[in-house]
Amino acid sequence: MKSPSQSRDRGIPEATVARLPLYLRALNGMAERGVATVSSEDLAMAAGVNSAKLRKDLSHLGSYGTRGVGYDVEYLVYQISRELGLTQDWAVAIVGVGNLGRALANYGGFVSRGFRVAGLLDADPEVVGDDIAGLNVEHIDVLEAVIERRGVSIVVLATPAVAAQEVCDRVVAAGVTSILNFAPVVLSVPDGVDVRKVDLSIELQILAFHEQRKAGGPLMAVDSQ
Amino acid sequence: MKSPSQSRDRGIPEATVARLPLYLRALNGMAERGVATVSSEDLAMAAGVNSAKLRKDLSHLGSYGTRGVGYDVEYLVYQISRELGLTQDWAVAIVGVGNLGRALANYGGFVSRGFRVAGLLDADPEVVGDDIAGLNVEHIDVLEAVIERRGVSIVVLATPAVAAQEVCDRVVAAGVTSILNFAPVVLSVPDGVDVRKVDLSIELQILAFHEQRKAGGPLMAVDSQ
DNA sequence: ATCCCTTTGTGAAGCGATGCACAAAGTCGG
DNA sequence: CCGACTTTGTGCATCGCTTCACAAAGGGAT
Repeated sequence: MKSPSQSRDRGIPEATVARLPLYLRALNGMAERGVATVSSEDLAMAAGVNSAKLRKDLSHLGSYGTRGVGYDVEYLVYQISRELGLTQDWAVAIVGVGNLGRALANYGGFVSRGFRVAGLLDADPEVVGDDIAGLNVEHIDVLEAVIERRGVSIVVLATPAVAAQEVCDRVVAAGVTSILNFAPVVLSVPDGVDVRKVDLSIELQILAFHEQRKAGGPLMAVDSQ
Repeated sequence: MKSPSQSRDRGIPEATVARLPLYLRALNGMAERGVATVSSEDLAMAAGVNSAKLRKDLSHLGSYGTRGVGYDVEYLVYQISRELGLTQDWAVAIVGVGNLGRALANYGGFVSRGFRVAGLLDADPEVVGDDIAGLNVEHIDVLEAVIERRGVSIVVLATPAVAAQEVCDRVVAAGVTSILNFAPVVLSVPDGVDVRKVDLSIELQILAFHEQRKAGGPLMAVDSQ
């Protein structure tokens, strides 16, 4: 069944979605520098991808370019923002205010993209009550209340590994369906809940693998392409 | 051309490499709990992947399982560790000691996996001299000396976006070929240098995209599978 | 020693993403 | 108004990863 008036295909490939933020970042930089129009070639360069891929990605959103000219920077920023849902304001709660939680609370990249830190929670009475990034750290006991009253729809888990699943369960029970997990555990969640995970040590391990290869693997195959 | 004695294929798929740390984490947990043997089914469950995928991944390393029984946990931990290069000790330097750099320096997941933080560097005279995680923060001026004298082979960039490319260039000139970049910029590096990037706000944006879809896209297609 | 049961390792099909290459569509100068 | 030039949008071939499904391999019971 095709959508009649809304001809834009609603099924955007996951790989494309993952790159849209990249394009958005590059476009924002250009907008700040006063660039009005950009070609797929230049934008691809700035985002670190191949220009054919960029064009195909953008074509999934619609036909927003002008042949012979390129893309209007401001317009494209708006279209990508809208597609990603960044034109609305998202309330985010961060659970676990250790070193990482603190860093995240202070991270400017969130606020500048429509994400508002609406709550900081921790179980440790030692940190509850502290002021971080202009917010008061609350006790994990009020987790559900914070989520409901402040309309939190995305939760960031920065707790120790052992606490993550329990907090996750409570958060899901409170109706949250989007979770960003920094704890090094595999969370089990019901269908319909999205979990994205970031594991800092995994990235290092992948680097170590390639570094070992370069440094003198059995066949000494230095990255040559 | 097949390798004659070394039957193990040296070209491990990138997707497989990215999952090996996941298996390793699950296996370490099992080893701690005293589990001696594990089936592909159970390990896959613990790592959050499909069992066929797990078996294919492991088959790229060699034939380390026993049919009818499963995999020996200790032995598999060793094999994966060796493949990832974690049996050796890696010296890591962290450049940029803001909130994030601090969190990384204190992150236990590094040390426990063969990564040793061998240097903390920053340009801000205010933080130079501070002691963080048992290390003294040094001035960025001595970057090259630190890298050379302490055998640093992996550098973590946690600087502001504007400083990242310059630091990157210096680090590459000093001979480093593996970089983990937290700054929200596309780094340009010569061939043979590996860069992996982690952008915290990108993950949130991807979540926002899916959340928007769930909450009431044009066709109201709630994730139903 | 043989049979049955479990679980691995892998051939092959399926699926989605990538990249090439070009026709279509638009701009701009004359 | 036309023709040359630029750049988009996309059909198509290709590639790599995923998943299925099953033969081969081993363990344990009798």
